[in-house]
Amino acid sequence: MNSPEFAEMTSKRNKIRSLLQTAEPGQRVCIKGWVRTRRDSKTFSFLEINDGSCLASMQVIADHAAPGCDGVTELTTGSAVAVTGALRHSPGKGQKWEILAEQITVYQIAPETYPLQKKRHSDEFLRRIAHLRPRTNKYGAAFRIRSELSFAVHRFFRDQGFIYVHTPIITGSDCEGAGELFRVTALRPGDFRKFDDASADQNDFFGKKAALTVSGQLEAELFALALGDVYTFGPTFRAENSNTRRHAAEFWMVEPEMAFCELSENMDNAEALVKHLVSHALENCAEDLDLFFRFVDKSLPGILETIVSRPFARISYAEAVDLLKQSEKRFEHEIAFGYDLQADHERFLAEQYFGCPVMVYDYPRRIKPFYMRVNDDEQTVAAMDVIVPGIGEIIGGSQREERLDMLEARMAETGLDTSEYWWYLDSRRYGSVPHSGYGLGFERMVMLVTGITNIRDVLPFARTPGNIDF
RNA sequence: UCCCCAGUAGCUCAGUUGGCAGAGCAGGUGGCUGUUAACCACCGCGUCCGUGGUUCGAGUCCGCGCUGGGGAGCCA
Repeated sequence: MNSPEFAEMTSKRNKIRSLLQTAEPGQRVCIKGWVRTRRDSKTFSFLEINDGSCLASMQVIADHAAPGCDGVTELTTGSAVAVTGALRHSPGKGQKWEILAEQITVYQIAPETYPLQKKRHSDEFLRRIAHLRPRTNKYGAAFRIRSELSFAVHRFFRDQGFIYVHTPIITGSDCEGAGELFRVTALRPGDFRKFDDASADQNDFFGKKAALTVSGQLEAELFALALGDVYTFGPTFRAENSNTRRHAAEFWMVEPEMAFCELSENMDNAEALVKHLVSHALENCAEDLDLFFRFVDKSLPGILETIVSRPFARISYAEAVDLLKQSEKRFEHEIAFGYDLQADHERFLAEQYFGCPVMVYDYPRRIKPFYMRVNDDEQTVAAMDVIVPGIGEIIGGSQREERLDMLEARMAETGLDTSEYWWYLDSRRYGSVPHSGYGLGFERMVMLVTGITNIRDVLPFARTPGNIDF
């Protein structure tokens, strides 16, 4: 499309991804990226240039005699270059296309201290150089997939007429049972000597306690009761001292909230979302996913295929308890009605008993938060969790308690001050309707799709207890 | 926060019942080749995580600490 002159003049770069998709031989192109490896022959060198647009690198042939290729043999892994030349079919095995270099421009040579080598590194090592790991095949692929999945989240909801709501990051709702909060304050350390605890809050920026959000749910509910179907998709913060491979202090959560929606439709939507995200990745990230199929988890193709093609198992909490009691498997924690399902219970259901995602619903009211709708049996609430093999809980949701008197009773039961939630309770005073929603842990979703087993490896720069570098 | 495991070269790891510290890869030099985790030859590479102790002698055994990993809890 661009004339050679135009490409030269503007130095416009061609992305390797689009060259590989639409290339025509003979075309003069310009790529800009980072040297992955150099292999020398007697009279010329092979370069592999990666620009991050896709997993594949572009092979470059640099003739040592060509005036524009001076100093090719100085190029090291990690160096940044621009290469202009003719695109042609590669006579070698392993790649369809290559560029016969006419001009190689060096942005910077990477010295030999560059930590990434032409070999496999451990995930633990790469976490310590998280600023460089997106330059590896695996992490480049993971973060391209993460990007595609976020796009797919928006497309899923937009196609169904949901409205995207930006709920606040800083909130004043003190507690809601979703974990420890990160406090937000504008006071300086010295100021705390001037005030006692209560007056410190009054003299702080907002005049009361503030914290980073642990969930946009309550605010999303208010918008659902105005706009119908809404969702949030943003960062979420938990100050829990959790040290596991599936918890982070800062993570992204997708939280749809649907008016005129009961628990079974809520579960339908959750199942459809998970299926849509997996399908989207299979259709749009084939090359990147193949890396994970081959090098990360060989059983991944089967797992993803099962998720897309088979209905999720659905089982009530009471049924799940009976089933676990009857199983011959010995569990680390005992199972009894009234106690929450533990990690090994959930894994047994998803991985061994059903072999597919499981939705467990109608949990005992005593172990669930105040906003979940009390069922007619008075003992359970209309809650649901989606449990997937390998990860455990990926979604938690419920039908919300829309009856004012019951909601107030539940708040009293769980020790909450109703006056703090006057705005939330107003939604049950003025045109309250049945409604439902859930929260999807976005990183856990990326883990599911890629087979990556540690949440720190699907976050660009993970925040976990004691770790805030980068 | 609790339980378990690990920490040795730039990276991945071996190191026997306690006896002078090893390999592969990466890096350097030379050679060869339309190569592709290139190949062949040669070369260098150490606070054995820190600290205290046991011992004639500690990478190895013991205490404490730090860092990393796995599991549990909390949850998404």
